[in-house]
Amino acid sequence: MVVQSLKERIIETALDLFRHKGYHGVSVDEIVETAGTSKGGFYHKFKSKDALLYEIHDVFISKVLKETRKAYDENDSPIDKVCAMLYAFTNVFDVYQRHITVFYDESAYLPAEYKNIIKEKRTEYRKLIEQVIEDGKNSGHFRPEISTTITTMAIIGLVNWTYKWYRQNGSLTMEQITLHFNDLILRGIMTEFGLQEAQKKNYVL
Amino acid sequence: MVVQSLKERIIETALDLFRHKGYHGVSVDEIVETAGTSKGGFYHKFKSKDALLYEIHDVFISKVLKETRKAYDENDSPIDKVCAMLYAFTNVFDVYQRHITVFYDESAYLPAEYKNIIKEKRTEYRKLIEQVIEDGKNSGHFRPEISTTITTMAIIGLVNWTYKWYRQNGSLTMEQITLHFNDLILRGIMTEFGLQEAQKKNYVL
DNA sequence: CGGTCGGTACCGACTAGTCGGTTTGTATAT
DNA sequence: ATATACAAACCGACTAGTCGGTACCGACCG
Repeated sequence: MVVQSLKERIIETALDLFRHKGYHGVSVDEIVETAGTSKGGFYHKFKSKDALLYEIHDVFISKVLKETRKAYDENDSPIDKVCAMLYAFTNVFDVYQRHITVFYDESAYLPAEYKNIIKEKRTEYRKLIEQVIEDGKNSGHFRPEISTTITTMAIIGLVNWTYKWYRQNGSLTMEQITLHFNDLILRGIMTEFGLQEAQKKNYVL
Repeated sequence: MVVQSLKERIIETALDLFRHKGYHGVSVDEIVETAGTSKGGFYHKFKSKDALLYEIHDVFISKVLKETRKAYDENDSPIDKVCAMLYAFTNVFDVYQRHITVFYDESAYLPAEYKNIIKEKRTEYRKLIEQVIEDGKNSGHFRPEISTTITTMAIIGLVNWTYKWYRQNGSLTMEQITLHFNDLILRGIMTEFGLQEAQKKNYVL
């Protein structure tokens, strides 16, 4: 049995509620009632409702960033890096799906002060992807004629969009999905030389 | 000079406001004030604030659906179809970027009655993409081992995500972006046979 | 032609209710 | 005694929606 602090209980409750009804579709009263606490308890733990929203954002992006950076650092070949980074994301995703939904759908409602912090982390994440594309072009694994910017956004979009349709008890596992994503992206950007390495390593279907 | 009805003016105003502040970040009072009308005027044209949100959703998805269906019907080879469908979307996108932002970020707030109508159209759109993937597998243009479902969602995600980062006055044109998307997707899913046709038609970079 | 009738388009003060946040109170632990 | 951790009642601000009214326009009539 997991010992759950009030703060964790509030966040868990809020995640479930936000995901289905949206941030503004859920009142603080509803959160505290569902979480089995009170207004006092809530405001004892959080400065405001916005602060709770921020916390949800931050815990997610920080985790993604950490895992992605690790995937980048711990691999040498750009091909290994790309695959590891994709796996890093989808692994986090499996646990944080509720967070990401709130993260992408409700970020317009974050007050500027919070938004800036989140924005920096998102930028850092994007730069990691851009870096690996550049690495791959330099090493001859990826085709030099592709645009780093567009390709980066394509990858991010492809992966992130999963939150709109993936269901944990659906018929597709995250493993299968990631395998396909790897295949699609690698084939889309690799040179002939890169493809040979990817095939050797079974990164493509 | 375009003659603009009150209804159009309200929608235009709401789009700008919603996009930056989110649906719940904007009150009806703010909409009517910005649009230069009144509460009465607003409720004369719209049954409710939700009805306005629905209208924005519907005008966008209906247009996308129409153009995509046309692209599917007017082309024969699956490769032509895929490219035409991508272009159809990105073309609509250029004009409807504000709509799509509201469409994807605020759909949780649509009342069920409206949501169902929208959902059906989205499903129809998805099925068109799935169909063209199946067509391509049958004709030998696309690799049979790829999952139709995952590939479809990958394409939709990749394309839709553009609304998060594309800026009309940015340095990348929609034309360039679409070209890259075509290249990435086609290379990702085509057989050797398909690749030859795509190269002949200059669909790949 | 002027008048008036009816309907549509629009206005803006008003209301009932909801929401985020505060204040006050209380039990426990140190 | 004092701090912590929560509870419950409460408040002011704000919001979506209403409703009685007005301005205008085309149709019909005398």
